[in-house]
Amino acid sequence: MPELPEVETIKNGLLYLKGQTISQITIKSSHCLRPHPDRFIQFRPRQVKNITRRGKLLIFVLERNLFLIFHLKMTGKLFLNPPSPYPKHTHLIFKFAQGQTLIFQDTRKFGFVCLFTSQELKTWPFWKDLGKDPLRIAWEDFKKLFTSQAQVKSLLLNQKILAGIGNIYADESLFLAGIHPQTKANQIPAAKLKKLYTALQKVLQKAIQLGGSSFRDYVDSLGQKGKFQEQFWVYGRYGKPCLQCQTTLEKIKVCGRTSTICPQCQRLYL
DNA sequence: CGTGCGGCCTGAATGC
DNA sequence: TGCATTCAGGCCGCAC
Repeated sequence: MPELPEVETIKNGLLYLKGQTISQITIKSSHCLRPHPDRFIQFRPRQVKNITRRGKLLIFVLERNLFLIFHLKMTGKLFLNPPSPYPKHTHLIFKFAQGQTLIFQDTRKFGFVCLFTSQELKTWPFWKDLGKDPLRIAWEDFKKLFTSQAQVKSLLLNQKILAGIGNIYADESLFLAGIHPQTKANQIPAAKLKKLYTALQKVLQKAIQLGGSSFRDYVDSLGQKGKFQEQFWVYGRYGKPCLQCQTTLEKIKVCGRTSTICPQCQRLYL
């Protein structure tokens, strides 16, 4: 469930590991390791030069041309200095020379961890094809993305088009823009599209300010819950009244995912 | 090529 | 109470 704001929050919480040295990696289970577990077994100490985010990816830039990359998918978590015993489904333990411990834990095992050189990174399809960051894209470039007949929600969730948006922020931004998720992308009037652009930025910025959304079980690297779930207009609120017009919010399936919409506030363009 | 859908995985919630 | 089923959704791979 960690989307852009959650990964950004995790990154910010880990930033002080910058400059520290990963001295040892302990593997509890190797299914999540890319390109191969050997890479992790043979790991030798390296300093962390920087910690960044791209879409939903969390990236540790290590010295001597190595990138440690996490994708948390649904239930992946990073915990800094967790109390012992470590939680069930802890897969990796990173020991730092300065005494810190970072663990990677993932109940559903969807997440993965990579050790890539810059050359490998460049050819990794997921990296190579990753779309623009919705917080850094200009309006002129944003509107050019909406030229297909795809349902607007599937377009927002497509990481090759925009990187970092998941179900929560797609539903929230579409509600704020007054657009039905099944609207065809190329049928959205320009003014509405501008509204979507603004809504996305607003929603993501606000969520980052509030430390992300803890709707199910998201917590940051220090085990802190986010607060943005208290600001949800629609996500997970089906059956409850719309906060703008009191109409009962509906749950529908769009591109295989649950979407919560206000049938009154969100207009469908076909 | 673009789109839609099943599979991956576990645990919580729901149904009977 | 207890067992079975459904659901959560990011991304890949396959079918159409």
